[in-house]
Amino acid sequence: MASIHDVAKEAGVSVATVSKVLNDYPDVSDKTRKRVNLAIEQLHYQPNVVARGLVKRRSWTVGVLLTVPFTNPYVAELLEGIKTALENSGYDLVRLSTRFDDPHYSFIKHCRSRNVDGVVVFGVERDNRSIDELIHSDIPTMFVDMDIVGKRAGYITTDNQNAIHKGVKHLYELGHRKIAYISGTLGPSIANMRLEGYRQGLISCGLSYLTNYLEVCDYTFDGGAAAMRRLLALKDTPTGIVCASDLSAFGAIHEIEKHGLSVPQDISVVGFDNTYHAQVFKPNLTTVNQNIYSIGIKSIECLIALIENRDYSPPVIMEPSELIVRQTTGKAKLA
Amino acid sequence: MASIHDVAKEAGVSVATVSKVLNDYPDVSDKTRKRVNLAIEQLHYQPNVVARGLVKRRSWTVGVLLTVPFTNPYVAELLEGIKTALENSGYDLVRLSTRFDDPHYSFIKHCRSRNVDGVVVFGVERDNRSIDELIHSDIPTMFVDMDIVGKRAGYITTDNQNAIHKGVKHLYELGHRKIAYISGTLGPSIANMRLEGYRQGLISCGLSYLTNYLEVCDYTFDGGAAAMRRLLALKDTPTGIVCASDLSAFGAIHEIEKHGLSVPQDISVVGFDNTYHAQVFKPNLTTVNQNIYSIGIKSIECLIALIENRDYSPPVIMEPSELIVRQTTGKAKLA
DNA sequence: CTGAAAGCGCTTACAG
DNA sequence: CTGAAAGCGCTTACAG
Repeated sequence: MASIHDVAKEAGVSVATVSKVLNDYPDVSDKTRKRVNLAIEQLHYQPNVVARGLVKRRSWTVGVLLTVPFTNPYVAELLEGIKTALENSGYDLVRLSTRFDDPHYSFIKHCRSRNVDGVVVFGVERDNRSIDELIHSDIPTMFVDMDIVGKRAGYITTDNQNAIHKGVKHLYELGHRKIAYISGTLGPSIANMRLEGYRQGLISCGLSYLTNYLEVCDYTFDGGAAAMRRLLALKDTPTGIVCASDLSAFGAIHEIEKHGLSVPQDISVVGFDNTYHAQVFKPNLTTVNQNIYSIGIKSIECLIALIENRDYSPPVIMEPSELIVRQTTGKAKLA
Repeated sequence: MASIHDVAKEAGVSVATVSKVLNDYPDVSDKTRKRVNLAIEQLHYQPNVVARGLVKRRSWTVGVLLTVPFTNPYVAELLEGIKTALENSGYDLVRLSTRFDDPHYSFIKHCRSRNVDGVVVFGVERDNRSIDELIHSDIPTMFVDMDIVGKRAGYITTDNQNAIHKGVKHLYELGHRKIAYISGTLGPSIANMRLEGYRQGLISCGLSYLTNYLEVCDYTFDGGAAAMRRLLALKDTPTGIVCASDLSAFGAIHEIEKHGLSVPQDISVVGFDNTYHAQVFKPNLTTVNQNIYSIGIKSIECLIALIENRDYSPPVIMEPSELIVRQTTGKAKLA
């Protein structure tokens, strides 16, 4: 690879001058600028971003902290948004190889060692030790789906409460009065916000909150199926089910069909996420669309703003959601 | 962040000496080694890998070239393997932000600019211009699922032909004699190798190859459904279907059920990939397991071998596959 | 408008 | 065993 010295020699100028044309400094004569550009062309010169980063204390690199698997459809879709937002930004994405089993490992130090300019975090347990380090550091950070702020850290998440609320209301408008909720594991604020959406949804529809209509599972297909099994065992079976994920909704549907009932003729089901399964697998799922892709995009836009502007205050963004009606919800049967 | 100078001053030695203990040089007295390590502890010093990389012309970074979406389940699983293999290797993964719409963009230059030590490529069109650049460059490269070799480039793929062969044989052993194949788009060598597996499978079972039992689709759910629709319209409907992807198999199953038939009572279906849908969605899919995760792991192991050993000749690896029998295949009905 | 010099945080012959 | 010096490929005051 040609270096800046080679270009300087070829163009008959100093490296300082080459650097100036590289960085669009105005105080270079047109003539030398042309000569330098010619030399760059001829030598196929490409500046070494690592060397540049060393002096500018920048790397034009965004680190990602995630511990859940890439196979998680939510994660995959988020990454897709992140990738797209990065495409023309001049930044590359680096997935730091974390070693949390090693007690000496420090994510922050890893970031510093790599001169990472900012970090986007998602799919990480709330109690991961890196999170506190990040909050108190001066490394620009965007959390996704965790309501955490710090000196230079903001977050972005779906408006979870409203989202579930919409699902409940949709079922109510179809005539359903017995509406159950299959929640994800309670604890993380996301899950609690969604549960609150279920409660508020019932209240605003004038329905009462029955504890045996609340089931909890781990967001999986099998978890959704098991939860549905318990709901079907109730004397007073619900006719409308709101789920906290698409996967658990598919599990619930499978269980319903296994019991000889059909969706949506007997029971309506609403999912959550609108991952690509929702439109790919059959029946196509009525679900609340989290704008995951768009969340991915915005997380990067915010992160870059934080990186490039010291005075940018850490953003907190609630992304709206919308209900997408497909094939799994229908009018309630008349009792 | 403390630099190597700070450590040197704290320990009362030269930076050269600090560097030596950092790199485990033997010619350092125990006493100074201890002093230096103490200073490192106290200052929470972490060497700057970027600076080190500048002089060693290394980055301890592996670049990834992929253009298909992260939401592709094959891609997600591969990345999971890659991530795992990288975890304790000392390398981080960087997803280069490619700009192929820009005619001046060069992936190779991008790699050089970032001092990337090696590249793993998958999910890229065969005619992507970077591929040829890569083959002729001295950048260690591993291609996944593309049979391409170069000066310092090898590849790893599933033994596709044998894999499909196994699916055909499985159906034959269950008594099926009318076995159709729903292929993926022909052209890429992967698809052709699989088709050849179908042909050979038929031959070794003493069955003849009927062109109307060959359908082609784009690996998707809808594509599989459409292909199945055409097969069901035949006078002599096949009783066993081998598909080139799990998704198209699910599409086929959906179509079969839509026609009032059931799987596997009326028609048996074999998928390909064993992505996590296969065990999550119902009916659980009989499918050929591509060891995608393991391919991901090995691709990185080979890549690191190529990086760290100039004389390592580019590996070509055919990963074995195995048939996983679940719920979608059964004995052929007696005619 | 141009370039010599110092410096970013490291490593590595080399001399002592 | 230890350290001064040069250098990796850049950028940036600063002097001219």
